[in-house]
Amino acid sequence: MADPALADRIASVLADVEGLELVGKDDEPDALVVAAPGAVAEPEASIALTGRELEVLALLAEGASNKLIARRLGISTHTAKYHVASLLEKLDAVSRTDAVAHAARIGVLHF
Amino acid sequence: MADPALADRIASVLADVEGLELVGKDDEPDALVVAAPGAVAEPEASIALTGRELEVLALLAEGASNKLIARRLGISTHTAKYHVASLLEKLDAVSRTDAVAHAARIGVLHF
DNA sequence: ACGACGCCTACCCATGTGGCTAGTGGACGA
DNA sequence: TCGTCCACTAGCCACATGGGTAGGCGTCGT
Repeated sequence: MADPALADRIASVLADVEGLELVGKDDEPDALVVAAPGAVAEPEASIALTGRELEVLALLAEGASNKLIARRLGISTHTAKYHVASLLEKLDAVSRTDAVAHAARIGVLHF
Repeated sequence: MADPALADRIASVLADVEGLELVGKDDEPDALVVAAPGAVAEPEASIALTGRELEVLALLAEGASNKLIARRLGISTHTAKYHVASLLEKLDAVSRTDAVAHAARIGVLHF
């Protein structure tokens, strides 16, 4: 059973992403995101990002500032900075721009 | 018809999110994420970047700061900033991170 | 000659970034 | 119970970013 709170968080982060439309369970979607074994692009390196870090990374990829990330996720700017710093460390990046580019290169982010 | 690549991207980003379970079409999900029709990004031929701007963009994609861009291209930091500002305007980006991500989405940058 | 464009330089200033440090609380496995 | 991890919060400070403004020079087309 998925964590409803996390699903809500993912839904709220993705709600404004261009090209995505969230629908209810009873609505007919155009397509589904499904787990296709082997078909999903897998990260090149064994970089383990936590759920929160992925949320922050997705927002970074939209060009969000720490302040905007904090607002979107309902956390303080300090916490947003903390997660950004963690991403820089895990992705071996020197800046948020480098982190986004690097994540795209190794398959953690796709455009 | 949704773009399968977009579905793969979302799936790959969400695949490792703790508490989130990707299910097959026949399974009962708690929530759905779908791609809106006609929203898949396509390379825009309308954006014309000059040679210098492409050089700066490539360096941005490596996470370079304005100072590093200036050093690499043998120009002043003022000029580097000028080109970054031009890129932000042409790519309709709010920051250098957004510019890199947007350029990747529309096919100007490849990772 | 003139205008447009690309490239370049400089300055000011408000805001953002990132490194560093320090801390709390919950969940989980040994 | 304890250690580890995750998520979160807070503050300081040097440096970077980005918007705005102003300007010069070379090239090219009209």
